[in-house]
Amino acid sequence: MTKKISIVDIANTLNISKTTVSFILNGRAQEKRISEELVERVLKLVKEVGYKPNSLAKSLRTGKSNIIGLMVEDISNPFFASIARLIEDRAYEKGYRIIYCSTDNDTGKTQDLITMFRDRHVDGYIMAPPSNIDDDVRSLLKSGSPVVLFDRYLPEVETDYVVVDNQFSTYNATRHLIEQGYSKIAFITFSSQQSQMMDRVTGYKNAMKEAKLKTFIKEVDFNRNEELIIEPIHAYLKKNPTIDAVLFGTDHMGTCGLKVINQLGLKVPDDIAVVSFDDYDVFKLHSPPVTAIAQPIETIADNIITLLLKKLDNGNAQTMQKITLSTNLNIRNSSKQVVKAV
Amino acid sequence: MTKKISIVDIANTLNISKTTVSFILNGRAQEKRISEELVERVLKLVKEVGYKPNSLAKSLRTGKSNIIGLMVEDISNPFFASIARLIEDRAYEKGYRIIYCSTDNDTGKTQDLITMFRDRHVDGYIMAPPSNIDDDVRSLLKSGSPVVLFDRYLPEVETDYVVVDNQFSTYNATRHLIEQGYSKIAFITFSSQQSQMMDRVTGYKNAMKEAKLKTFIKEVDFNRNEELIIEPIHAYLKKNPTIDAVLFGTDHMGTCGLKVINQLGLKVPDDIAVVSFDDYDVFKLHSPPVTAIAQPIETIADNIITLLLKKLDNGNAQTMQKITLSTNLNIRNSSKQVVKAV
DNA sequence: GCGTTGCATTAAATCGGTTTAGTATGACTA
DNA sequence: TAGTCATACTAAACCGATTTAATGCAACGC
Repeated sequence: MTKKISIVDIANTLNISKTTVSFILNGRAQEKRISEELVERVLKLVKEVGYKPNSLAKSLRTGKSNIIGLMVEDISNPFFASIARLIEDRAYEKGYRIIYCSTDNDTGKTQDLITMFRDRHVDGYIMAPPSNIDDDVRSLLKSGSPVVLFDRYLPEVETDYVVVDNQFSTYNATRHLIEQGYSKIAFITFSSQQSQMMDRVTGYKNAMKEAKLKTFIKEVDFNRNEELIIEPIHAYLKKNPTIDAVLFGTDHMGTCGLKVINQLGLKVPDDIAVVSFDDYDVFKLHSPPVTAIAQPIETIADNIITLLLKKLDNGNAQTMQKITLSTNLNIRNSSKQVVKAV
Repeated sequence: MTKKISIVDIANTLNISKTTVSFILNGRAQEKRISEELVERVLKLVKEVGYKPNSLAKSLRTGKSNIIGLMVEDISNPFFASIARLIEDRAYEKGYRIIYCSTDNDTGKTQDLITMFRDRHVDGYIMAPPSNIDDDVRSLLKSGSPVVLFDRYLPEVETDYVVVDNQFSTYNATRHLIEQGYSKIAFITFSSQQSQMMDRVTGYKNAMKEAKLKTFIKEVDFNRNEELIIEPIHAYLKKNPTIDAVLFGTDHMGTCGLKVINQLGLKVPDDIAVVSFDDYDVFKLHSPPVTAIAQPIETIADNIITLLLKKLDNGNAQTMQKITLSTNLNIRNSSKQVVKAV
């Protein structure tokens, strides 16, 4: 219960003013021509008593908090969790801390969160934005806070973002399935007006159109309760038994999809071929392993934080950067043609 | 770039003192007998101009930040990510925000993090503690901050915690394997002096001893680089080809273990039976599905946050609560006996 | 008419820093 | 000997809230 040491205590002990202590601690000793001897005495005492400036007081005065607000769709999703982890590491090195929140893709909740971040004076924002959040993001930018979007972007808002080439990714994956000889290829995804989802649908549609194939698109509403995702997929696949391949729109969708396929007793890829967006352990370890579109997670995280740190350094000055990275189609089972050759 | 409204602006507009505004906004109007008429006028203006108190200033004065520090081993691990998510939700409802960090089980890093949380005046701590952090936790408690540990605890520190019955869980899982007819059962886990790992080893050992079987224990050093986990497991299994069953100490270990088993071309469970601590999609979707020890994630998260919120309300008064929850062995393939009957 | 009490409100201190605008001292110039 | 300048440091304002200790005023009892 010992009271915390403040800058005044340091100043009093040495019979100097707290201004001096502050200057020294902020590396302005030279500039303010404070004698080396005094600098040393102060630093020695500070170390001795383990004095740490109160960062709240500091933030209040300077307006800087050294905190970055991170808003993802759902931190328990492996894609977002991995990105969050990598961002955390890089930010930590630079003295920034992360406050994170899951938006659930809910615009209202996200607005709340922005308000809360705002009045906590976070220095910058990293966000996988839900739809209809344009005005709020614009208002952040207008008030001088850097914002970096990722995973999806807001076409109407001029800001930095890091995304992947969703359209080409699904186009490519669909092409792959077509080349394997599948023709009744379904695309199952979350219903969403967000850029990444629209692009993924478009890629799929384009490939199918090009091959003159009929499209099978099933959109499922997002829900925290997995049962409510599994059920409509189940119904859809049951109602369309001719479907011989499925492209899933996200890792979560893919995972749920595999559960359905198991339930239905279908064999991958003989009964039904599967490709999923996002690549993680579930797909790698599935037997047979599932082909997946791998996002370059490290590169994404790296670009996000580099972009944001640059803005934070430069006082948010320079121009916007819109970064689009390419994905990798990890082909895992050559299926049909190869007919269990291995 | 409009300057933010402060409490003084509100006070000036209405020609009253900021004290009055503060009282009203903090629900102390009645107590301070401020006329209803004035209360209404203030609230009306506040709403009109969208005034939000600056929470930094508030925290500086009150010493309360409404922030909870959450320290997990690695936020990208599904177990911790799920817990974090559930805690976040509950805390959010109650007006608390979460700052999280991954400790990597590194004592030094954790000490850094504690220092940083401390000088940001977080109101409470939730932590999956690394080893040798006893003194730091004690010092937090001494300075009046509530701390709730989870996943593991510090036997030497008197504090609240929420854990599962690790020893019984692995005992039970090992018994299960023995009853299935396996006898060369290995336990592969991370090398660690922490309570949860020690207990898991003990549970395994007890079951083996009871059955008069020889133990096979492999401890692997934790590393962020998955390759460095996979490699030793690979070497171990290759060197001990008689092993017919493996119990993995954590989900991460289990995932890496399955990768090795795939690499070696072994079939589960005919060549080698697998049980893992922690249950998640990878194990459920593996074919054949893998038996796993499921921790009651919701209940754990719920208990943690309930415990902490109670302490935060009561000024950290009452006694310690040590909660031990039981796990569930999700048996997924009856293996040997049933001989692919399905 | 004077002291007491209740009411409605507020001035000023405080939290712990940073920053602005000085000040005191001695050396050097003219 | 007064004026300028560099040096080494500091008093006080400030960030935006909360909280303590008062204050002015009206009504009331005696």
